[in-house]
Amino acid sequence: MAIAGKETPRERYRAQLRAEIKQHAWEQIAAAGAAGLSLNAIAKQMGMSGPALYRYFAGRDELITELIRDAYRSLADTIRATADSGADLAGLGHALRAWALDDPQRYFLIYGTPVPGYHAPDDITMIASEIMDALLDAAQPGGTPADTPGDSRLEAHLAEHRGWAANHPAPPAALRRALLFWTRLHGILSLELAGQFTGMGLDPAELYTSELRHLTR
Amino acid sequence: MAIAGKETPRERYRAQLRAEIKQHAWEQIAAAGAAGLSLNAIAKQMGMSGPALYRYFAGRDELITELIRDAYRSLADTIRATADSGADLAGLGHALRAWALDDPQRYFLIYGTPVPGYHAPDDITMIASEIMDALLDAAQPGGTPADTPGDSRLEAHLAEHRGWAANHPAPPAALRRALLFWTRLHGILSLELAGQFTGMGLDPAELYTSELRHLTR
DNA sequence: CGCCTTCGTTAGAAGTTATAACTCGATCGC
DNA sequence: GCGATCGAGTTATAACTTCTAACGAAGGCG
Repeated sequence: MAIAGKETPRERYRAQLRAEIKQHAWEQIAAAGAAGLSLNAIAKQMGMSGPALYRYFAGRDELITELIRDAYRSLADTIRATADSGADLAGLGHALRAWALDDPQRYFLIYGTPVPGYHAPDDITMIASEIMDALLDAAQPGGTPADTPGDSRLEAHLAEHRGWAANHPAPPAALRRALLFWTRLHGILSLELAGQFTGMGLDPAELYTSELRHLTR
Repeated sequence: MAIAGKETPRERYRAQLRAEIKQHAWEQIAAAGAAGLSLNAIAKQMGMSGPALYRYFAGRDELITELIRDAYRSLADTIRATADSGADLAGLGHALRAWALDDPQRYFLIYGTPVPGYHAPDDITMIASEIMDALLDAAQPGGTPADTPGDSRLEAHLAEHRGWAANHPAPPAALRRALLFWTRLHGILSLELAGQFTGMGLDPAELYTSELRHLTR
């Protein structure tokens, strides 16, 4: 992005085709999930035949990893942009839900069922901690002190096990808030996106905002 | 189960072989996830070749559906047995976590990333509501009334949208407790099983029991 | 004892990922 | 401008997968 225009036409074409491949991949994933993604089908859709895609991605796994990276990047940018626009933790919560509902399978690419063997590359875990940082920033103000014995016990644990927030000056109360923000909202969101609430007759948004109110009270 | 012994030896053999197939399937799923399950590989492991398995399952989808059914059945039995042994909501929470840690992929078969097209058969949703019933039973006693305006608003919503608990006499406060039990614990559990906490240096069990204390306070 | 159901086999179609070898066109250096 | 080189896309092929079809062989049942 910094020094543009220095790219050869070949690199332009290559980048453009890579993007086009990923575009088709996202459509397939939205339709049939990540397990139903087929390189062959993408190639057919693009009018070229099979192995041509291997010029652009080493294989199916690399394509999926790239999509996971993009998903993380998109979430991190969304969270960061929302935070920079002055939103509080509640604002982040609503932004998270909107982002998830916008493309459920993209959410599941990040937080869904993992493949036992798979380990994300380091740069992806960097983005993940970037997200956590933004959460910790937003969890700072209005730091509600522990209001139950259970809360303070958790805060004590977090005060001693804060490796994940080592570079962040947030106090234990903020650590606890950020963590609960993550786990509680993910709990509702993942069940909602998986359709576990359908047929129950309740409104997930009501549950979600209730938890959000509780967290930012 | 009721009138046993009336089965022909063929039916016995058939049931035994079906069970053996499922056993190998579980091992494969534990090793490579549901996406990595291969009928062919199972057949090879059992010393028979390929299409023989189609005598016992109509196809890969039916086998997976059967495994999902068994997973639900196992969870429902575990929850019900724990509840019948006099455990309270906290006891159910610990039983749930133990059950999930015992076989993470089995947990993900129920609560993991859904395949967009898939709809569970009715008998499976019956088991799901059986689980919810046990939760509602346990959420009954010690029904903490709403202690924040947000809580009471959620309870008001649940009082009017209680289709999922239509056959259960639990008051709105119990509905809320059971629901939060489900979503909050699932949030932590699914992130833990997915390995999202690894490298963070915190103990998921601490977080889990903290939420559990909070729910049963 | 004979029939008949059911099991397990091999053969094959249609799909997938992925590699190898090759052609052709564009780009780059001279 | 011209030749050499690099890279895109092709087809062919191997090794998988699910799943159907047709066949042989073994068992249980009347």
